[in-house]
Amino acid sequence: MDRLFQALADTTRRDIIRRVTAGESSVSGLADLYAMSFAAVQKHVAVLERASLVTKEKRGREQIVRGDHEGLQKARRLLDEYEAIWRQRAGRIADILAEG
Amino acid sequence: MDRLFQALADTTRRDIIRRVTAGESSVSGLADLYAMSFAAVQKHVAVLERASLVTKEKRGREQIVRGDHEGLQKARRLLDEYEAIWRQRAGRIADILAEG
DNA sequence: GTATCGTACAACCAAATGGTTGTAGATCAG
DNA sequence: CTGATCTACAACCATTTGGTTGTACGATAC
Repeated sequence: MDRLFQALADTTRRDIIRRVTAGESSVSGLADLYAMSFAAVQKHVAVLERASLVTKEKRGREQIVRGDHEGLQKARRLLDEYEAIWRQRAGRIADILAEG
Repeated sequence: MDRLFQALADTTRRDIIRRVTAGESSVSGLADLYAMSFAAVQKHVAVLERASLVTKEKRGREQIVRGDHEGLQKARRLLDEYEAIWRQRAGRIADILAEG
């Protein structure tokens, strides 16, 4: 979980997620889009991969990056859980107010 | 957004969120729960506050911490957006397969 | 008033982060 | 074969992070 949210906590990485979720791309293809070195983008992709937010697959001399739906869902599920806790509490408060 | 996900990328902070979402607590009340100094917990709360995930309110000499629903929803909304992009793509692929 | 409690904040430290450059190995094009 | 491309990885650097201790100050209890 730490790795998951840590991976999401960077604008460049969130942008990469958006792109590779919409359509696959090579690492160099991604690197061309940002004002930073290839190695920096490579590191960002590695962070996303460790967090299960993207997958890499070798194709010829390129490495194809794709969005990993599982990782996103995992993050969403935790936030949904917090949401449920909040609603539960809001419900309790509503009950108390209704009683009073 | 960076601050939001960064704030969520720590187990202690996610635990604090869970607790103060379920029911308010003072900073020292929270500090008692973790095997770290008061100052460390204080810093965690500050990070959560900057990310709009909790709010603080002075009450007597205590500082009461509560969950901030807005911040959580903001994070959820972004993940929902990614989800939508993914479904859109999945839909396109389904269409292409249907055509073929 | 005095002591204690809850908080704020500064200074410090080790480790992680986000970036760089440079080197080297595969793979493809001519 | 040679050269260009794509990737991997190490070494390095500045900044941030997550933790510590110590000091100070307002609010409460006695």
